[in-house]
Amino acid sequence: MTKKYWLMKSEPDEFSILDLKRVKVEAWTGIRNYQARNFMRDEMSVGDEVLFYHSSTRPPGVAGTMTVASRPYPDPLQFKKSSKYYDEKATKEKPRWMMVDVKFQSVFSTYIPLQVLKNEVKLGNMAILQKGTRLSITPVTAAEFRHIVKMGEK
DNA sequence: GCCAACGTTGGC
DNA sequence: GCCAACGTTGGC
Repeated sequence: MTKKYWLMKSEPDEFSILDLKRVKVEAWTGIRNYQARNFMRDEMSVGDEVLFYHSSTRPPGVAGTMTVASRPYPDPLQFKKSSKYYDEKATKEKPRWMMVDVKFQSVFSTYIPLQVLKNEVKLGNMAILQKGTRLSITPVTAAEFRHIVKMGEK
């Protein structure tokens, strides 16, 4: 299977690229959107490369990279009553929410704000740059991935 | 199966 | 804090 490329959002107050650097591997819990779930469940493979995007912060932007580190498995928080991600309709036999683990790869030496991405003609087709796209997990092309990494490593 | 009401995301 | 855009829920 050929490698795919992704962008995944996280609010850095909740979990940032530096948190991932510290823990090395993290379960990407709490995704409660079917499209985003389907990407993790159906399309991700171990070794896929991922842009780590900081959302709801000033400024929002891409902070580094990580890789997919596990096959999909049920998000444990859907079964945990005390969690805000608890889902009473999910059962162990029929889990509703699937997720993957991610592994730290790099912190960009240059943080790439959303506004800078918007100015890059080459990145014009990226999902997160389209008006109204709120998806927290989106595919990116290999060319887009490489372009952003090159900007981030400057 | 439609769609109004409501909830959430996330940039600004 | 505002609000546009979008997703989900539930009555009918």
